[in-house]
Amino acid sequence: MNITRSKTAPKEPAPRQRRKQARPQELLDAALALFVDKGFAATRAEEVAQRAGVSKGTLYLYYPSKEELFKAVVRQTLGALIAEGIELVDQFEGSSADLLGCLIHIWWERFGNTPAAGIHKVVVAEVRNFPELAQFYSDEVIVPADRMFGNCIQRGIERGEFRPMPLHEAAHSLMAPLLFMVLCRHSLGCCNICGGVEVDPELMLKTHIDLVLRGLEVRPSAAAP
Amino acid sequence: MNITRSKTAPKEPAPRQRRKQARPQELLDAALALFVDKGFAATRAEEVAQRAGVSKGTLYLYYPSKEELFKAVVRQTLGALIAEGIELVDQFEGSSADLLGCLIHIWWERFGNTPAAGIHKVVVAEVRNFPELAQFYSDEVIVPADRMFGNCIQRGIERGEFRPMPLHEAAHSLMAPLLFMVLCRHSLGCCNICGGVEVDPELMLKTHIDLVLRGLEVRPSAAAP
Amino acid sequence: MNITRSKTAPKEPAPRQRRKQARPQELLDAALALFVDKGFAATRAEEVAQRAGVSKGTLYLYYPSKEELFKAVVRQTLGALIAEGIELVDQFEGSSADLLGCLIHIWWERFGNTPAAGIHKVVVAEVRNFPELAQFYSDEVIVPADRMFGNCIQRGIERGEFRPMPLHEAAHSLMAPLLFMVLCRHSLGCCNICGGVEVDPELMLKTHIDLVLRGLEVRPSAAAP
Amino acid sequence: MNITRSKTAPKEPAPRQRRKQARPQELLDAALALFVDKGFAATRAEEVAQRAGVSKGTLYLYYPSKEELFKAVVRQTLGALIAEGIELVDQFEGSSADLLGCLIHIWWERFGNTPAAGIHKVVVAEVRNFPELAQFYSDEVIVPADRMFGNCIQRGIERGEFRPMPLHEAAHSLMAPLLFMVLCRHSLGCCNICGGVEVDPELMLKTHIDLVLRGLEVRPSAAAP
DNA sequence: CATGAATGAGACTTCATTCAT
DNA sequence: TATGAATGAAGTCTCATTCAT
Repeated sequence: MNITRSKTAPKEPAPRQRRKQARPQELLDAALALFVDKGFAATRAEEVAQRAGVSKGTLYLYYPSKEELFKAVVRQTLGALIAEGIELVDQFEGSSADLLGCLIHIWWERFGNTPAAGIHKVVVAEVRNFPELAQFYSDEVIVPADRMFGNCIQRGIERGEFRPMPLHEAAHSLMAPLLFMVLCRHSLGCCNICGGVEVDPELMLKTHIDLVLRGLEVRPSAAAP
Repeated sequence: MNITRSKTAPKEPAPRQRRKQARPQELLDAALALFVDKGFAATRAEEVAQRAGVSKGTLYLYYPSKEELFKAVVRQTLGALIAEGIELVDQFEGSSADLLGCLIHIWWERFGNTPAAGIHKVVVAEVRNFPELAQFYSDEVIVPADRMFGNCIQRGIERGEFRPMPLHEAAHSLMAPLLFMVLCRHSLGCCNICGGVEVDPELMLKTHIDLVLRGLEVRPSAAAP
Repeated sequence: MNITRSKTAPKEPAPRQRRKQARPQELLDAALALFVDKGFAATRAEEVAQRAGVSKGTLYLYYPSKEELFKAVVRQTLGALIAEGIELVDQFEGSSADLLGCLIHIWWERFGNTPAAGIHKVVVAEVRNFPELAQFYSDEVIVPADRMFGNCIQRGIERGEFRPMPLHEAAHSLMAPLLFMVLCRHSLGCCNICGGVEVDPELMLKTHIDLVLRGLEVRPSAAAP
Repeated sequence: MNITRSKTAPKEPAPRQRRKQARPQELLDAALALFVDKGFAATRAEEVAQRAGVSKGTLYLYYPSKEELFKAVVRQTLGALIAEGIELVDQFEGSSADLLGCLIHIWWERFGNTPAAGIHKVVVAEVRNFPELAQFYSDEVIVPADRMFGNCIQRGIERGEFRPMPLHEAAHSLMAPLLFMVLCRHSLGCCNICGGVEVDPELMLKTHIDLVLRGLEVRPSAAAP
């Protein structure tokens, strides 16, 4: 009897506990929305707190500064995605073309087509005024993402699926148009500019993948008569 | 006679006079550089004044607020360019394809390849926080530019050079890639991302024009046997 | 029997019990150390709790405010010492000179040469910003200590050992140099200032007592022929 | 007539100008009073501004931070005094004993007996929480003052007026009691403690100088019968 | 016209204290 | 009892804008 009796059952956390566990996520969500909406500098810490339903002080209980809050948002949205991608590249069994297609579709579904993509706009726009964030973003996002796509292409080359080419450059040819599109989609100004013509992202994605894969693949070249 | 006139020569203004006349331009130049570098919100009025070599008060003598200063910069860089373009469209005598190519080259030389292009980045990034500027930019830049390119295409259609198509959409297909490129070039983050692969803008421009013109032109359409 | 009693043993308190009883002392120790180190205002309540190994809330369970905590520290260090001194004065059987020497040695060993002495520095430095603490310190420390030394001197006078003199003034002549020294020892700045010359406190104490006792004693006055 | 007419007489500054010139001093005066009264940390920037009759922003126009304001106060009160003292030592023509007496009297009249002396209390009390100020005070006050008094003693030794002794230690024996007294006088707590007995500073000063000079002088040693 | 001193609203961040669990 | 999450007042510092000279 004694044995089974655990003094204070820790299974179902009390409401307060549950609240506490949810806080970081709630704050990150609020921060993401506001950063994307107004930019980094123009987002007030108190606003983030209010949107998350807590007081100013509580925000600082979880994140020691606005910069750290931003970093946390980046880590959660971009960092996690990249980590997942890297694992996918390492473990993937199929063809490299499939791997690339898979990567990009994940990217699109989990980032590109998500409010989180607005983060990129913020970085592009404000990073000059916050050198520490610039360094962070480079270290945490740009370099790893570059490496991830580079690895994917390298895999294709090593397996004889892709023809040899510089990894870094190929990776950027791959991502730049996608980032452009995302930048455009998350900028109000650009939305106005692009007006009614609004590229269909899904179609654009498909086309781009096709295009890139064709560029990468080892061609039988000229074929037979 | 000439001699006595020298006192208040209206032709060659005295140094002081020349200085005074140059003020607005000096202020606009300083403002453009700083807005592009740091963004709208992060640019301090005093900094603009210093860079132009005047005192803070003097800046407000010429422009009643930071927003008005920004508008003036936009008007001078984008507005003037568009006005010129409109006149060109109205007066052009050659083929519509030539007109379009001419327009875009002017755009590139006088704006796209100029620090002024950074203005677009600023607008994209911050316009949400300054609704009045958003409206202004739309009225003063987006709509007229849209109309200008639309008119150019319409001219081609009316003259039977281009095949019929929706003007608005065609205009955006024309400009969006160029704006993307410019956005990229003026964003430090994007420069990092694009790394060594750096698109050659001149080549991109040429290719794009070819592409668009081919899309616009009235094709004999495979046709007969 | 013994075994079953272990549950709520009243004699030897269970670890938990012992812990609870020790709490106030642990908190006071932590508070003393931090108050001396950083001053009253700059010491954070949470830090005190952490140093005592409890949570912030627990601190407030024992002391309703930071001021009350400070008072408790003062009472325990200075108040207890003075109470002891008063009892000593009341019960002492030997000569008044011995009593005075005894008092000062106790003061030195139990307070002056102890981190607790830093409290005095804190009071001197910050008491102006906390009038309630000023009143408290005066009531609880200054006045009783003054009375204690005064009583000691009065005893000497009444017994014919010391010559008549104003009690209050004598008491202060007695203590001021000691407090000066202690103030100096517990101030980092002063330590720098006094540099290599560092008074030897024990020697200083001895000398001072000699000096004061000589000043107090009834002298045969120039001697007779 | 024309000759005497200087277009904008720059002799008597306009009220605004006069105001501007006086500002730094007014701010330093206000800051000195408040720092001495409440300590460094407890003094609010806005309070200093108010006492000087200006707004919060104006204070920051003259001093970029509270720490810099404090440094400026120290420089003006202590730094200036030390600079003067050094010059006095260099130029003095009389005996070294006179020089020493002169130095100390200046010190007393211009610092010790002035509200400025409270600065020392503040440093002693709070310097631990502001390491940068600690370094500054050491560099700007303690070391130079030490050197100044050391030079004075060295001068006496070189001229055969004082007997040889370690300069640093002698300097501190000289100053420590004076600083103690000043510390005491500027601490409310200490004033309470010292109660009615209040050392007469002038007398104390005189006695101390006599004492030190006696200690320094070359003695004919016991003399002859 | 030109200056630059002055203002004050507002942003980030800290911390003593409370209170639901 | 004990915890530690939550609060909000308060403090430092910035900067667009005004205005006396």
